[in-house]
Formats: sequence, C-alpha cells, structure tokens
Amino acid sequence: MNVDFSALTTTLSQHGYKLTRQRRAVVEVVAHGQTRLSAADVYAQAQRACPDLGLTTVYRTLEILAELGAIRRVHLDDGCEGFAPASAEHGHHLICSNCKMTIEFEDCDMRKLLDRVAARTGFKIEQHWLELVGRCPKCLQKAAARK
Amino acid sequence: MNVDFSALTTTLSQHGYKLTRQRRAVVEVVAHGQTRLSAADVYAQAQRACPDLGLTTVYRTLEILAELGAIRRVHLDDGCEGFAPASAEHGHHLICSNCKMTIEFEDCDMRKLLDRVAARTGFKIEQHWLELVGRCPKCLQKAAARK
DNA sequence: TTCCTAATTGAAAATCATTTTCAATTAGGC
DNA sequence: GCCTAATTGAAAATGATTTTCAATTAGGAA
Repeated sequence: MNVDFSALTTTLSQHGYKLTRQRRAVVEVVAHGQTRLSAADVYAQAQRACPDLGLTTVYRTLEILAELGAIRRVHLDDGCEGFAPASAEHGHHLICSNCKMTIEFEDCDMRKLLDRVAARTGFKIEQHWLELVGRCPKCLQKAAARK
Repeated sequence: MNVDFSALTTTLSQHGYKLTRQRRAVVEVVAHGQTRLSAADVYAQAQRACPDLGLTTVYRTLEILAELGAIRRVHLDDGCEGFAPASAEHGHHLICSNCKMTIEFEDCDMRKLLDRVAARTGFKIEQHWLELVGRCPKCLQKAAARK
C-alpha cells in the first residue's frame, strides 16, 4: 500500500534531484502516508523531523513527486489540493470521508465504459479521473458502536 | 445537452431565490454552456449582457446552482474550480482537452467496480467522482486536417 | 579529504482564486 | 405604490500557492 522510502529517494536521485534533508523529510511523510494529505498536512508532519523546513519546499517537493508519479493528486472537498501515495502506474483512490484514510486501487476496469462513451460521442478519450469516497471499515465500526 | 434557461429560473424561484438581473445573466451563460467554465469565464460572458455584474455575484450564483444540482463541479487542471451543466440527476462529464467542450453522460455503470472495491476494502462507498478527458470530434478533425 | 558549483533553500513578497463585509439597491409580495 | 428581506458589488480579507533572490549545501570531481 505504501510506497517505499528508499525506492523513492533512489528515483529522485536518478532523475537528477539532490537528496536534501528537507526532501527526505517530505518523502518520509509521503511514503508512510495512510491518508490523503494537503501540503499543509505534509508540512506539519515533516517539520517535526526537519524543523528548518519551509512550506515552499514542501510544495516544490510534492510537485516533483507528483511529476515522477510517486504521488497522485486527489480532489479535496475543502478546496485545496491533496496528494495520495501512488504505488501503481495507473491507479485511483478511495478515501474515507471521515478519517481521510486513503486506499489505492488499480483495476478500475473502465474499458467498456470508455469505449461506449467514445463510440457515442466521437471523442478520443485519453484520460480518466476517478475518485471514490466512502466510509472505511474502522469508521463504520465506530459509527455502529455509537448506536 | 443543455439545461433549460426557463426551467432553471423556475427552480431558483421555487427555492425562494429572487430572480435578479444578475442571476438571470449568469443562468443564461450557464444554460447555454457547451464547455466547462470557470467562475472567471462565466463572469466574462455574463458581464456583456449585464455590465454591472460583479464577480462576487457570479461566485454566489454558481454556488446556488451547484447546490440545486443545475451545474456540477468539475476538476480543472489549472487549479481553479470549473462548472459544467448538469441535466441529469446523476451524471459525469467528458471534456475536450483542447477546446474544453464538455459533454455530460449518465450511464457510468460503475456498480460492479464499486462492489468489487467495497468487497475488497471493507469500505462503504458513498460517492464517486469521475471525469473523462480527451479530444472531441471537431478537434480530432482539425488535428487530422493539419497533417 | 577538499573544493567547487549548480541545485536548493526559505522568508518575504507576490499572485491568484475565492469569500466576507456592509452600505446601497431592488425583487416581488401585499 | 409601499415595504422589507434579499441581493448587490467594491473593497477588504482570506487562504492556498508561487515567485524572488541572497544564503546555504549536496555531491561529483580532483
């Protein structure tokens, strides 16, 4: 489920990025992330390990990680951008609306739908963006225990 | 494909909203929209018919229309929020990455996928966000004619 | 190990999209 | 026509994000 810290730093290196303390701190947070995180979330957490980390660097690093495919942008209902770990080349996210826990899933299996819509509209479909929102097992349990 | 201006103003009325000149101008743009539009897009167009329209009112009106289900929020890759007409209770949008022309489609038919992911993860899935991006027939034709 | 330099940093400033404030205006019910 | 709650928009505020630029540093080369 999680992406590997070490694989990630290697990827950064291979793409010509220097491995600064700040970048390592950000990658650490992202690699162990179980929830979708905003830049502010990442900053708050990474700053504990790296107190001289600036928010600007968080934004920059997240941008690079997204470009490298290590994280994926997810839509947040409060307006700001979120990121979630991406271990798969092609995947989507399922997010708990309560605790924000995030799970990646790969097999969206949309071939049929895409073909159908394409055939009907004449479009050539190049991308699809899918995000699922619901309640995770834990939050469901909590809600049940509350009744 | 388009939502009806008149049905929209009636809906607004029925929900207790006054039909101001400004709101009419916004609804006019939205009702005839063939593309996904940002607030700024709507403002630029609606202002022609209603020169004393303020951007604030555009935002407010779009918000109301979204709440009433007349338009739907779509994800824009440039960061700001977009809106697209919604004539169906439940639908999604297909957007041309070139000209931004937007088509709504209803039959996302995701039952199977949702059930599969739910079964695997233990989540109770409540919402799904789906958006397709590609090239519309017109832009495809242009690109072909260019070769 | 040391040196060097291009890459990187972050505080401050800037930018951008959006929301709030509040006095002035107005839609529409009576 | 009157009245009032709803609505307006310019200005200000807000919050997320990006840019600027002098200072710092990662890591390759010697």
